[in-house]
Amino acid sequence: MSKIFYETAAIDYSNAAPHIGHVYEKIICDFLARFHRLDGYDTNFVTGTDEHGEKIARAARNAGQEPQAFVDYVSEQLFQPAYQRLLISYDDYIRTSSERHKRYVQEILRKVYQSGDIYYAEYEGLYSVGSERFVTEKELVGGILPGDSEPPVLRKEANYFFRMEKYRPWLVQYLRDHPGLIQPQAYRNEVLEILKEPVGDLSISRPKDRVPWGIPIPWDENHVTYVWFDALLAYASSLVSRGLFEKYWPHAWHVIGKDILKPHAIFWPTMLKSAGLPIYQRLVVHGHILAMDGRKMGKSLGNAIDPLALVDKFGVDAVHYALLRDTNLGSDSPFGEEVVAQRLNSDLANDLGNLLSRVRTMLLRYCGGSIPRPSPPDSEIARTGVALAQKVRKEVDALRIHLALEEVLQYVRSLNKFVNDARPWELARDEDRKEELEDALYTAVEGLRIVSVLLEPALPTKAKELRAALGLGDFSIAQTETWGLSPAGTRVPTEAPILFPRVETKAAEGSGLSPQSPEPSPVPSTSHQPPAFTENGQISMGEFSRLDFRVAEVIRAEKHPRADKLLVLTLNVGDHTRQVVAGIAEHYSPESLLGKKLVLVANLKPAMLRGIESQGMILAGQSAEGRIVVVTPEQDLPPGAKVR
RNA sequence: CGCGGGGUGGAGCAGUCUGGUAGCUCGUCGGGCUCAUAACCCGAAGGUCAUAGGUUCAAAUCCUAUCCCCGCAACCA
Repeated sequence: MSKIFYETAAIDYSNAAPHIGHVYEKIICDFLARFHRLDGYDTNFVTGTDEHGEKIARAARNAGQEPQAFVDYVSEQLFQPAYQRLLISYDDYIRTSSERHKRYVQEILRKVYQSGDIYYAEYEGLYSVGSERFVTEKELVGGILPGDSEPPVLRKEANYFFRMEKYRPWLVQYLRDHPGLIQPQAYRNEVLEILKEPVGDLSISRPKDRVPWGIPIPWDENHVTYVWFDALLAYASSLVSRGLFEKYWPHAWHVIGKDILKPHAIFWPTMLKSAGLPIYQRLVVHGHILAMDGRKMGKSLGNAIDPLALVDKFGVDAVHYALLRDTNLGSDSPFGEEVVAQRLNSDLANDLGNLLSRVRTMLLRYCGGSIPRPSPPDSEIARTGVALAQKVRKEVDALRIHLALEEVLQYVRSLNKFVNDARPWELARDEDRKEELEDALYTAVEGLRIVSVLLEPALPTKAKELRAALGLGDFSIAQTETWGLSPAGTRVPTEAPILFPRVETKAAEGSGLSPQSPEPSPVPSTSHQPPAFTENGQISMGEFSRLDFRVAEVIRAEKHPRADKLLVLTLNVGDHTRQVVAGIAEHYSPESLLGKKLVLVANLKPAMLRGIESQGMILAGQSAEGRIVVVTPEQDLPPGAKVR
């Protein structure tokens, strides 16, 4: 059996700074990479940034920069420093705007072109000028794309297409023959479901005059490569450019978020097939990180957490551990500061760190500061210890990382119990029981050695520190399967810092809605925020004054004909009337609003909501019970009066 | 009938594929220990496993229907 492991994390779309979702995935990959390295696999782990495409070109324009300068900044100043800080142990960082990548993409394009799987065709479709993309009939509401102010126009565009549909039957069969290809199973089922319908051919180019930022199609100067075709190939180009393709590619695992399942499960295998390359071994699909209330996390929702601030506060090991222990790989999982603090205190400080402290103290006090000769390997605790690696391997292979860690922690708890039951402090008082004492302490040391190795993939710095505090060096996972490898006579350092200091948790009072700790913790890392994204949460008076709030009287209110939650309000704003669509139908009957004075955001860009234009927004708040309550003036104000 | 995920003691979750005494962590209460980071160990309270039917000797687990929640899409202006 060849012990080779190649793993990729999704390459990140570099139009903004990394968030907890990016970090989560890299930490999963880092765990798997470290685990395999420790288990004797020749391992290569790759990630990088996806730097082409319309959105990036637009983000660059908004930041007033050239695309290349912009992606250089994002990749070199934001992503890579963040991942280095987080100790993500990648072996290569591949950027899609690099020469080595471009060369490979063009090579594959030629290959696929020559095999006849790429054709040129004119495409006619509805194009939204506002959103700068083609839209489908289905997306339109009342003949217009929601969010746009004008209807889309009919537009012709010539593109290159990849014959993806041709490979659909093959792919279905391949998935049937390789049931473990996509994991967890739920995602495999989803893909098979999608493949029951035609998937069509994949447009793989964009005209250069519309999207100039991309890899040129080698035989046609006027087109650039579509981002997905470009990006997916990074998984291979990283290896090819380093001359490692033959060695590692047959063992490839891709780790991705569920949001990009389709490109990886459908586009990518068909592309590989057409190019005559083997398909990856495994596609590992993880869920998303949610806010503590189970809702989606997002900058706009104001509940996003900054991964680097977490590292500043709790340390890199606690962040890795908590993110791995408290999430279930395939499904979405809530996560937040409380989770890290909780895990740090209970698992790492109380159970593991404290065990180390008590064992160290006893070694120094009762055993003259060195590790005694090995204890018998046939005790219950020894047998469980050497069997642990196999259990952990099994869970890791099934991608149940949280259970793998729990398995080890169970053992840590049993070690604490073992120490309690053996009572070395009592044995130490009786000279005749010295052997018993030494056996007990050696057993605890061996237990800690085993645990430290098995937790090392999740504790990139502390696992080594733990062993160092006992005078021990490094061990492989295989070496945890033999009892007695802690060398007798090893000197135990007399001084060692507390491995995991406990942190104060903001009182467990009531719900998790406790306010932020008053001292905003230094967070030196916030300097990683680029000037282009200045978002300290505050706006200037000038920005505020751009908002136009007005008192508006409801002169007509009716239900939206095609929506349950929406009311269509006609408002008197003094010199004119406005039509506003408001999502309050579940809380207000149309009649109850008649004659009410509300506060209107008067200069909001109009939007189409379910086919009716909304020319503004009314202010409302949410009660503790979740009721939406509109804001009204405390005393009468004339319609049209400015509010500020 | 848009697609998908989920409803298990106060909280968060495992168990569901491969039916067989309902488990873990945190929290609460009581006890033990003193080697230890007010930590560790033991014990207790607390669950009609969303609901209703069905299959079975046996259902949290399989089948059917229903309700509720969440994500995507959206009726977020």
